[in-house]
Amino acid sequence: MPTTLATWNVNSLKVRLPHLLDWLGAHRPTIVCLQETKLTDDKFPVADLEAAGYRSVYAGQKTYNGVAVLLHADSVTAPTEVQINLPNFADEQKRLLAVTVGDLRVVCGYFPNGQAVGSEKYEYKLRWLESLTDWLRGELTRHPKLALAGDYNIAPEPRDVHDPAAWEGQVLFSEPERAAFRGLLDLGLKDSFRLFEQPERSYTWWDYRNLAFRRKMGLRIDHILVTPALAATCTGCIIDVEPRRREQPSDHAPVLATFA
DNA sequence: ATGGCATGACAATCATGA
Repeated sequence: MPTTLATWNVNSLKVRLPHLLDWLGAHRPTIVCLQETKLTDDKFPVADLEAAGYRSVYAGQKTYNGVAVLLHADSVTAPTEVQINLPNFADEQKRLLAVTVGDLRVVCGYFPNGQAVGSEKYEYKLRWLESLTDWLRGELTRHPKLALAGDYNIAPEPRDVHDPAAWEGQVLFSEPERAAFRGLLDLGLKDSFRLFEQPERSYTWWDYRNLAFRRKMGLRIDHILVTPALAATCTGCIIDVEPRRREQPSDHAPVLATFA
């Protein structure tokens, strides 16, 4: 039975719940990492997701951020070792949720946006990335099969940006951010999307403005990084742009990786 | 052209996103 791991920044789970339920029904992914749920825990749609066959683990807050991991109840055992936020980075913002499912460690992250290079939020982003990298070093010693899935808010390479010359040095595509991404690869993690031949202009986010999606003006900022032991069993990784075509879409598309 | 669009909190605009 193959395992499918997906990540999707839904930009408000309240608004996007119908899209999510349709998408879960169509793809039946085993594990789904969600970002920007923008819901306090008392508002999380546990019952709707349970009716769809999914167990929910979630860590949210009012208005901003919020992460969740959905587990297909028939496919995987109950999660253990639930970790909310980085233990080495004090933070009011709910941006990280890690769970262990069988021998798989799943880390769901909503990385800081950074707003603008040089801003306070940019410095916060870089510090958050440094803490994430430090914390992962320890996690990796205990979990040979680990996936780091989420909205990284980093386009790692020029081919991940529709106009790399215009974006060079801007937030999401500045050298310090790309260096932090390489720091994650230096831990031994592999970008599951790049394990396979992919179409030109593959992106996961498009601005709501200026018909950016239709004009293919996007960035690939949502990723699923995996350890070598997981990469060895990875049979595919795709970006599903279909939900982005719908009415009232999230500005992000889901990414799905499949494992034998 | 620092706009454009979307979401949430809040009750007219404003913070934030990427």
